[in-house]
Amino acid sequence: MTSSPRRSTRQRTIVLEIVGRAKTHPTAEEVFTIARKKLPEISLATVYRNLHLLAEEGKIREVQFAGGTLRYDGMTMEHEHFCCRSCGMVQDLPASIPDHTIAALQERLGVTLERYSLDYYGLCKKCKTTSR
Amino acid sequence: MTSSPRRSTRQRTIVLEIVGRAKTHPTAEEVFTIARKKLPEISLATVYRNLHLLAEEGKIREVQFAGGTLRYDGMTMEHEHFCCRSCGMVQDLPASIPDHTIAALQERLGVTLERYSLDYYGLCKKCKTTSR
DNA sequence: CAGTTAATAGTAATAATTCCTAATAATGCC
DNA sequence: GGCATTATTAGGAATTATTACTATTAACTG
Repeated sequence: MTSSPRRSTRQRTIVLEIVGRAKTHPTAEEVFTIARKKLPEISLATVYRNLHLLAEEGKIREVQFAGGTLRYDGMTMEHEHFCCRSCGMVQDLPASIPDHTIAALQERLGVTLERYSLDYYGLCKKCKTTSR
Repeated sequence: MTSSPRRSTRQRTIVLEIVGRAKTHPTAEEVFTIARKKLPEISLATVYRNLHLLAEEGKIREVQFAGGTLRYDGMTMEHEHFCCRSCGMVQDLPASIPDHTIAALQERLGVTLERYSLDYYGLCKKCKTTSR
């Protein structure tokens, strides 16, 4: 069975653009709201479908913090996150786990490691004085 | 406002027991099914409520893999996970990030770090020959 | 430019979780 | 032990997040 070619639609382009440009890590709903401004007739289901497709193609990433709803990240390079448990602010951090550490773990477990997800939780600069 | 004392109920005890004993990382629904065997009248909402309470008290942990539904982990010590993307098998791994690394990061970001969540994804021993 | 069919809009359906309310039962006090 | 207080529960309704469905539209191919 030959796979049918993927078409390039305005909807798909806009969804990718929005996630790529976003500094936050938007939810599907948030992407939808922004998309509507450019393409008022776009539907929520289309946004969901394209977010999945784009994630599958590796053009964006799915992320999720502390049991919240799924979010999308335009930064496709391997990286990590810090997430404030009080205000929800999320900061991107560079990847920190060395290749050789991953290789060693892979060896030790007898598995194939493809990616990892590392999220730090705590209080951000602002919240650490306010909250407790 | 003084906080009212927490009561010890059969429902709460059973939920904690189930998660504590589980080798898998069960969902609320799975905990509910098991709990019904011991306490047929327990309700799903009660299971959800107690899972949250217990997680808040640090007696169990909430975990979530690759956008799946929330799961619960009886292992309360800091630890990490390997998750097979094919069969879904999850393996606990010891914590690997040194305290001084966390301290340094905390310093660098100017935040308070309280915990982290590190999950590796890939193919387990069995699936790496079968899947692709 | 016409045919093929991937993709879409809009909405219904499902899944996961939370909310609500009257009834129950754990705790503290006598 | 008996009683009052009120945290907790059962059960179901409501909500939220996501997916499925279907007729229609619009990319692509030749």
